[in-house]
Order: sequence, then structure tokens, then C-alpha cells
Amino acid sequence: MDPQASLLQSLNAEQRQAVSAERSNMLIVAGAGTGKTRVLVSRIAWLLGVEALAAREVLAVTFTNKAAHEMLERIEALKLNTVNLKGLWCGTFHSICARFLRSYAVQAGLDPSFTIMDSDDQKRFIDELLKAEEQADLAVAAKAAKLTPAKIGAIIADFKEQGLRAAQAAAKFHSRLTPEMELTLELYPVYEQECLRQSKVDFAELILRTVELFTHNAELRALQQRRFKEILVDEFQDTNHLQYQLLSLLKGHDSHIFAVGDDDQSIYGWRGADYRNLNRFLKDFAPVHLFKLEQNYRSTSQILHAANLLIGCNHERITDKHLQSVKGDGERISVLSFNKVEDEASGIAQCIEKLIADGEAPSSIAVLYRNNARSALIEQELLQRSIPYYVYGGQRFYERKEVQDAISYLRLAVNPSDNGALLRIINVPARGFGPAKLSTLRAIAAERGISLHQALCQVVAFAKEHADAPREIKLLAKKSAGFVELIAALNAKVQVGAAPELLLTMVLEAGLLDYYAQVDAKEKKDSDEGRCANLEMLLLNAKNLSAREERTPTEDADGKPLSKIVAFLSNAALMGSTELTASGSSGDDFAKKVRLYTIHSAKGLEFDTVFVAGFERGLLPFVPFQQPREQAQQRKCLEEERRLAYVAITRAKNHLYLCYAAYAFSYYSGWQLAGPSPFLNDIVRALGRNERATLFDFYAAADFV
DNA sequence: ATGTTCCTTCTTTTT
DNA sequence: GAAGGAACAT
Repeated sequence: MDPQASLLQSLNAEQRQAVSAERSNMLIVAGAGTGKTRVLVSRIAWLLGVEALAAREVLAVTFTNKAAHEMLERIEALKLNTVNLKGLWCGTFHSICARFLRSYAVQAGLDPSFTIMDSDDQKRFIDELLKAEEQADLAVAAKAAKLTPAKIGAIIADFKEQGLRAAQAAAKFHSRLTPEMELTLELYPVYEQECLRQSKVDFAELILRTVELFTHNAELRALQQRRFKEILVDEFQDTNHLQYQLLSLLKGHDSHIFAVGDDDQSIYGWRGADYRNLNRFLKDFAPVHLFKLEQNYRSTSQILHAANLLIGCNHERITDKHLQSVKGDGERISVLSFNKVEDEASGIAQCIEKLIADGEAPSSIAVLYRNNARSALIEQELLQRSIPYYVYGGQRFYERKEVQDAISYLRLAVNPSDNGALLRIINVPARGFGPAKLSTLRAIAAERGISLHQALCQVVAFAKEHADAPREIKLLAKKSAGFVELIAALNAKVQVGAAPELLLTMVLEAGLLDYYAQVDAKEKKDSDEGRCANLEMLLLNAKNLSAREERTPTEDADGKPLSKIVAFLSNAALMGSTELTASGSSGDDFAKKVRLYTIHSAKGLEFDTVFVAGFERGLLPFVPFQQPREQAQQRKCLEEERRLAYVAITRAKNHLYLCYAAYAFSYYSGWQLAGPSPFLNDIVRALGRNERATLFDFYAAADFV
């Protein structure tokens, strides 16, 4: 069969049109479960196979690493044997921008070995800034205003995502600055300056700096515009202004954007995402060919009907869709009411136990919840019944202390001016380098205007040459000599392009593993659960990534391969997820595990059976405590929460359970009356009277278990 | 320099 | 109720 026909044969008419459309700007409005990813993947295959584009002329942007991985895997699985996939760029906005900035660091005004800060690093970084003497007043004021480093970081990220540097933010908001913004603005310039000094880049900066680079550097902009003939964007409704701007910059005269999205699934408004970008796109990039996918392959008609009724209550929808299920009615939706949240957890676990006993595959069962806290009780109940489970994003693997420590060594080796990395590990394992020595070191660094690492090196060198050095200096040198040597040895390996697993091994053997073995012993963790196990996992992960790089090396924008260690560190910072590259999720255990996800992180996934835990008043929609909002904003939030509920419901293929507790407990306000989510009422109200009994089965806990 | 105990502070979602 | 911080003891 010719490639053209084989690509199209498994698609329906509307999908086929989108995949085989002639090249132009396109917007695919793809409702939940309509085969959005399939269309994206097939379109890429079409571009490569039929339109004969080279892989390097295609750019695919996704919203999560998970989605990027899946897309690459599915393209590979199509076995386009005539096509070489090397050079195809597929990744998140952040990872793609990181690549641009590595290639054009100099033009972007960055150190090419910059390190990427995740939100946690950013928090520490700000904390550190506030400790400096010059910032003492600000630190006091911030504390008085209950403005934490985390909040400052969030506000800065907010500014950056609106494309605003410190001066611009001050100018734009001058009349409507909240006290928090005002304080943040005082620190923002210092923050920017210190990031540059330490060669650190936060998440938002990755995108902002790339946008600035291509805005001001016409030559580089033209180069990219010529390179990427087709730019495909997944989850377009989740783009923010800055990302939209980036796309505008990357699109050239002869290239096109293929955007896929669904305004009804926009759930990242709180992060600056604006689904109205769908409309903007239609205007700004006209002429745009509009396609709609309305055949839902995923859910039974009952489930889809409920979802449609719910989303129908939103007034600010911008596309009208009529999703139709290709499946039959299926079972009714079960609404499970429990007395307390604990009962809900055990009820869900019992129900899952029964399903598995009846032969359902554990991996086709998912429990979804609004906030991570809700997973703890359910985990406990599953554990009690020895039902294996997999929590996505509980404690993120790369955020674990021991993992971050190990990575900090590598970061320091690559970028010695990374003070945050140094502070993290200077005394891990314990070297007798406590707060007192640290403040001496800080003073030396500040006085000479150098990084902490440089200061440390100078101290060690000085003590070596001057036997009569002050006692304080000698002591400092003595305690840190080993550390300085280790970093130097690592750095030497980095220079010759050593593999990350080699560097990690050096770090572990230099004492980190022993140290954490002791910690494990003290915490009485068995070898399976402990921190050492995580470090081994990290090592394994590094090996896997290396092997992968061997097969398909990551290239920078000029087509030069990226150093493995840099690729590894970028990956570590950008992969907030527990998804341990491919390895952690592809083991055969994985197939036997029930899935636990927040609703946000379950977007794009589907499961045979879905339990929505906490489909509850106060939680969904989430009612923030004590935060008066303007009415317009409040409605906006409500509609986003409704979309969130819609996303949760539309994850289910065949069986849907909506669960709630009558009472919720918080240590803050005690027992609170909860009860069913108003969204349940939305659906019920919208139903015809004779439909009510056919769509739902209502169970009180007692009947049910 | 490290270990202990008491105190305060918390609520959402993530690259 | 847990986690992180500050004050205090070893």
C-alpha cells in the first residue's frame, strides 16, 4: 500500500481531512476523546512521508514532557522507514527554549553552561537573596507582609509570563500595584542581576529570554523561520501570551502553524494560559483553516452526555461543539456518597479490589482528585489491601532531597558559579562546614565579588602556599579541601565530555552513598524504599538517558550535538514529573498498578474506569479560604473549575464513579459540611425528568459496600 | 557541629 | 497533622 493510503486508512473522515489538508495555517478544535494525538502524530507522518519535509523542518510543541515522549514514541512506532527522524524537534515550550538558549547563549547574553532553576531552586535562591545585607530591610518588610520566597517567585514568574522585566512591570502596573507586587518589584532587578551572575535561568526566563532573543536578533529569527516549515502545537488553549508571542516569532512567511486545542479543556488559566488565544490565532494568522473533531471514540454515550450537559453550563465558551459518542449507552454513572473522607477512601479501595478480583486490569483503573493531599488517604487504603498503585506527581522524583543533592554536584561541576548548588551540598555529607564557616566564606565572596566556589578555591590555594595563613583561613581550607578536589575532578571530566553516569558514580562513591546509607539506617527504611534506592534509580536513569542519546542525540539549533551532561541536567530540571524518563513507567510492574492522578496531570489520558474522588462542595469547584475576589474573576474561576470537572469526567471510557463525602475535615477549620459538588447539580438540572433515573445510580455508602 | 524539642504555619492545580 | 524553623542541649 502506498504510504498515503496507509496513513489515512485508520482515520475517520474529519480526522482524514485535517491530516491530509494542504499546508496552511490550521486550527483543529478537538473535543475530548476525539483522537487529537492521533491526528497530530499522523499529520507529522504525513508531512514527512507525503509532503517530504525533512525531520529538521518540523517543530512539535507539547505542554508536558509526558506528551512529548508519547508523541515521539508514536511517531517512531509508525515505522516510517524511509524517514530519518533525527533532527525533529519535539518538546515542551520550556525544553525547546532551553535548546535555543544553549545554542545561542552568547547572543542571548547568557553563559552557555547556565543551569535551569525549578520552582524549588527558585525559592531557595530568593531566600538567599533576602539574606544579603543590602536586602535586610526588604526581608523584614516581606516577612511583615507574609510575603514568602515562594510567593515572590510566583509573582516574578507572573511578570515574566506577561513579558515584563522589572522596569516594564513597574511602568505597566504603577497605579494598581498590590503591596506584594510592590515589594517584589524591589527585589526583581536584584533577582535578574544575580541570576545572570550565577548563570541561572528560571522556567519563565527560558521563554522570555528566547522571545527577547528572536525579537531583537533579526538574523537568528530569520534562520529559525527558514528552518521550521511546520510548527505543530498541542493543547493550544493552554498557551499564555508569551508562548503565543514565541510562536509568532518562529513562524516565517513560508511556514505554517498547525494548532490543536479545545477551549473546554483549558485548565491552566491560573498560570497565565488564555484559551482566547484560539480566537486570536484565527485573526492573527488568517487565513486559517478550521477543522473540528466531534466524534468521540473514548467514552460511552452516558458519560459523554453528562460531560456535555456539564460543560454546557459555561457561558464563555468560544467554539460550539457537538461531541458524539460512537459507543453505546453503556453503564450508568455511579454517584457514591460517603459520610467522611476516610470512608470515601476505603469505599473506593474496596470497589477497586472487587473490580480487580472480577478481572479488570489494575492499570485501566484510575483515581483522580483535585489536590494532591487527597491521595494520601486513598494510598493508605490501597496499601492496606495490598493493591499496587502508581502515584503521578506525589513527591516528584527529581525533587527528592537525595536526588537534588546528587544533581547539585553535577551542576556545580558544569557551572561553578551556581551558588545555590554549592550551598546545598557543601556540607552533605557532613564535612564540618556549618553556618559559621559559611558566613566567613560568604564574606570573602562578597568582598571580592566572586562566586562562593571561586572563593573556596582561593582559600584553599592561599592556605597551601602560606603556612602562616590566619587560623580561620587554614581551618576553612582544611574542611573544604576534599570538596574542592572532588569538584575539580568532576569538572575535568565534564571538560572531556564524560557521560553523566560516570560523574554520578564519582559523586556517590565520594561519600554521598555512604552518607545516605546512614540516613536510611537511622530512618529505618528498608532497602527498597530508602534514599539509597533513589540514588541507584537516578544512576540507572542517567544510564538510560545516555543510551538513548547514543541512538538519537539531542541536537542544538545548529545541529551540533549537545553535551550529554548538559542534556541530562536540563532534563532533570525540566522533568518535574515522576516519569523516570521511559524506564520507570515501562516496567512490567507498571501494567499491574492502579493509577492515581490529579485531574490536571490526567489531562490527555484515558482509563477504562475512573473514580473521581472529592467531587465535593468546596473542593470542586475549589473555594479558596478568605480571598475576596471580584465577581467577574470569580465567575472565570468557576468556569475553569467546571472545565476541570469536565476533563475529569471525560477521562473515563466505560465506567465512571463520582465520589464525595458529606463531611470533610481540616486541621484548620475542623469538620466542615461538604456534600456533593454543585457541578453534579448542574448536570441533574440540565437533564430531562425522565432521563434522571437513566443516567445516574446514586449510592449511599452503606448500600454500596 | 549536631541532635532534640517545641513552636508556627499551613490549604489548589504545574513547566 | 506534618513540615520547617527557632531555641536549646549535648
